[in-house]
Amino acid sequence: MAARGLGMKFEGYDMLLNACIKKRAFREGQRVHAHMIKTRYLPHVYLRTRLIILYGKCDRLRDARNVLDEMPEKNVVYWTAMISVYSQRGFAFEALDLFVQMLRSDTKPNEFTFTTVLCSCTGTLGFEFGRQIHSNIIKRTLDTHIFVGSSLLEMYAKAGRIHEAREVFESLPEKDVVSCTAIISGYAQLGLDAEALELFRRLNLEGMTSNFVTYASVLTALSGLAALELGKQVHNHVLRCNLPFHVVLQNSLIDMYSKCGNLIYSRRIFDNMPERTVISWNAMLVGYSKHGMGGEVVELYKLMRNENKTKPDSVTLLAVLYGCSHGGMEDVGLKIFDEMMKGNDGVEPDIEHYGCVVDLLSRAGRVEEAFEFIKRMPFEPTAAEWGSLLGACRVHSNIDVGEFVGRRLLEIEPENAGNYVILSNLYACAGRWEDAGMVRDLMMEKAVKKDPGRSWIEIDQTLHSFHASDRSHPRWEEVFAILKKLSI
DNA sequence: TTAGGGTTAG
Repeated sequence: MAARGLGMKFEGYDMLLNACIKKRAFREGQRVHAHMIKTRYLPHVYLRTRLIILYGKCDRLRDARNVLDEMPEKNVVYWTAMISVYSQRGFAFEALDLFVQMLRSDTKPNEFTFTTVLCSCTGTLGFEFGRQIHSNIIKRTLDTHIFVGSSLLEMYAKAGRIHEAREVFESLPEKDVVSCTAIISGYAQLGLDAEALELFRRLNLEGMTSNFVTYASVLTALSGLAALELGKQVHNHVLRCNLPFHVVLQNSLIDMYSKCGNLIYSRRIFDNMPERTVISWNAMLVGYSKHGMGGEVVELYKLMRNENKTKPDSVTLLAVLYGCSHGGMEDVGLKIFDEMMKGNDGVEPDIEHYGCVVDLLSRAGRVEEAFEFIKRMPFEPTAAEWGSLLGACRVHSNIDVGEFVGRRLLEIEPENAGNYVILSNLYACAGRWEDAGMVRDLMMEKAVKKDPGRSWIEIDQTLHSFHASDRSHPRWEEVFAILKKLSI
């Protein structure tokens, strides 16, 4: 469309650039650009924008920026295209910085610019900046624009300000599938699963249309509640809708079944997928790991490596190491970590991987080795690593290491009641009653309280929540009988 | 010509 009436050369360049954008073909795109320069062709504004988009899609941010910088006069479309490139590639600071430069150049942002720039308003500073942008948006009466509004509510939700997100959502005069999904997902991502489902129910009654993204978000909320029956209903509904294959939705189903404890269903979905992403593999590996199925984890990881179609990432290795640790396969886990250190997996170990190794050694009762490993780590150990070791010291009654680790933990996180309890129990185990009492006194002094652990169960599509020794629920006897049957 | 929602871990 844009090519009409602008000459053959324009049409040719337009066609070539669009093909390069589609295929993310950097080299070919660069050759098209070079041809324009060699033949002294002055590209139309449209083609310059396409060049920015092309370089952005090919991850060549410097080249994209050069196209922008070389323009003698920049209009709002150029600026927005470049801000969008930064934003989509995760360069939030650069996106906001360019937005400021745009304002300084007296170019007025439009609804496209606001929609784009709000995606980069993350983190404390980004959020503060986003709030100022919100004021500006209100002044320009763009806050009820469906695209701008969706980006605004997402910014608030990502900052944990769900009430403000909801206000923006409710104030939208018209809601579409994206804005509805954004608010449902906002609740789900903050762990407000019941609220997410309630809103989904309400919006459905009001005639909302759902698509595969909506169902993926709803499944996230159901996973958080471990609501298997409702999850099955959503799955059946999705099947009845005959939606085309979407890897994201299938990944959500794998995760939902795994979090609800049904690994057989998860694996069935995984096996039947015509294509998988690294997240599909990770969801399945995490499922096995969390259920202590070390053998399945290692077997699936081998399959992934043998297939050689999907590269493992940091989460893959975390899941594998975690699975080995919880599945009693410490030697295999240590070997895999060793391969990581040699660079054979293409993933550089970070502190969380080191933490898994501490956990591997701790759970295997190799307390002294775990202690030495922590001391040699190239990272400053956090409460997570010390915490794994303290638990192991308690289980394996290692008072010497445990005392050091426990004291260290009380310094790092004095508000964590669990550490006081474990240290006190450790002293008690060793017959050091005075020290055990002292730790309990310290707990009282600091007003630290241990919350009772909670568990929940789904009966007839209703979730019932309990804490230890809780008999206040009207149906507790029924639940108790079920738990007894399940040996929980 | 530039725009919004999604899946794994923590």
